[in-house]
Amino acid sequence: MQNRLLDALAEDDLRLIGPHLAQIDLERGRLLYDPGDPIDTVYFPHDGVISLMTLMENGAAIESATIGCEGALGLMAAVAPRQSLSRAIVQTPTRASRISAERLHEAWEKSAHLKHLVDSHNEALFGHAIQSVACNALHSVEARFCRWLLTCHDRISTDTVALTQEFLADMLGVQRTTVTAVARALQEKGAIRYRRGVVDIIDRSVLEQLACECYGVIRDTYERLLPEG
Amino acid sequence: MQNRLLDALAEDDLRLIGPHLAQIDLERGRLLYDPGDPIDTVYFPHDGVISLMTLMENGAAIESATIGCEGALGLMAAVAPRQSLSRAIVQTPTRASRISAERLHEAWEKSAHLKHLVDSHNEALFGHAIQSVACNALHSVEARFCRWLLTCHDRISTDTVALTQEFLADMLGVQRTTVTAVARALQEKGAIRYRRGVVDIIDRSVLEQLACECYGVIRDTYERLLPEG
DNA sequence: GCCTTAGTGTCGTCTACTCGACAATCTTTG
DNA sequence: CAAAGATTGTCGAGTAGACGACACTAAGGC
Repeated sequence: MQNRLLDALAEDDLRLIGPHLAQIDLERGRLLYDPGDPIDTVYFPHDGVISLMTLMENGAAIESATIGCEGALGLMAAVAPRQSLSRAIVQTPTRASRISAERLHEAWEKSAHLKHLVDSHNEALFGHAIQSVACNALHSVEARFCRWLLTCHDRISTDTVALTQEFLADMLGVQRTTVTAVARALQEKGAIRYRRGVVDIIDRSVLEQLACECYGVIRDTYERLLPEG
Repeated sequence: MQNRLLDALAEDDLRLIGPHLAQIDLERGRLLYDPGDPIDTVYFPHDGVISLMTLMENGAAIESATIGCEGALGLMAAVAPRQSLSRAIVQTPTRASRISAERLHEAWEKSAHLKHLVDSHNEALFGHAIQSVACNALHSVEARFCRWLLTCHDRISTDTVALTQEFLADMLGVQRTTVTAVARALQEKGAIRYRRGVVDIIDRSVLEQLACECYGVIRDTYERLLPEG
């Protein structure tokens, strides 16, 4: 698996940023940014999921978007120095390329192609967000749970996701007991298997049936806006 | 009232786009864009509110963000040709300046200041969206109702908003009967007065107390990212 | 004046989810 | 091995909001 933005770069562009890219392994749970943090590093995940979470005053943290191999974390900072708007946390163990925001900005100034990529990505991410706005207002926890699993599955190379129900409850902004009930229902339907802290995806097609349309809408937005589906 | 983005332009920039700006009055309910429409015109509201609505397969349309004098509709198209991701509909009678996306793009290419403005605005709009994601998952209809009214009130020059409960129910993604109940509660608390198709804002401070934190968070994001609070 | 229609009020049923509490089970550590 | 901690299962009461049905009322057209 590779990062689709990096893959789309022409040779010229790669020469610009390649030397400044470093491979890194990010462990699950690692905190990359909190709201207000200056974005000094941009991450291009190859395999794994990074969650953008909105923090509330009462300490609640709910996921507002995800970043995987289709995108990058902190890409807005390629254009100009930026502070993070949300918490960015590593959801599953992630291999990524990282680059300093400054170096990326320098390359961005020189490459029209890179500018276009950054722009398309930001647009797709915005599309992701507004679909989630609607989804969270209208759809059941089960549908959103399935959407979340599918989105995650698309961005990792295994059928196994390590996460606790407690954590997933935070992601979805619901009670843990609700997650427990939904997880059991999905297990009975043969979609997943739940072990302590681990979800195994058994049958994607069941998940796709139970997920809301938002899964497809968001995926299609990325396909349309980003190169080489 | 003036559009804050246009106000922030230096003389040089105004010379670039000024000749191509046209004043326009947009009547309530007017449909400006649907998903997939090419964005050929950019609107800078002076007084009034434009809603971005996400459409669902079943016909539901829920608001994902609002545009007023602090921003512009279709501004992503200043960078490169774009299709609308959502429906854009005129919420309250709106005076606006409009410009063709092409002309704006030409100016954008020449003005670093304009580029920066576009960029900041898109960032703030993204912040608006991700806060709404969280809000819709976590907060009560009453709190969201109040947030909506306050956001709207900030963007118009009167204390009167013309809208039906039916329409507001769509905005918030809830049943009309729920809106009726909440509206009555707010009226009893002295925050608003509800006449047939019209909301009068009586006491902002009550609304502010009942609204969720998201109102302030979103407003502050715009203040921080856009010039001259 | 009347009729039509859009907008609102109200009521009852139903469901999904909240919220708190506690037991059961697995995992790690000393 | 025992103890401590983390994770999950379960139960029950409570509530916000969905949903459908219908009556009522203001406003505009004729």
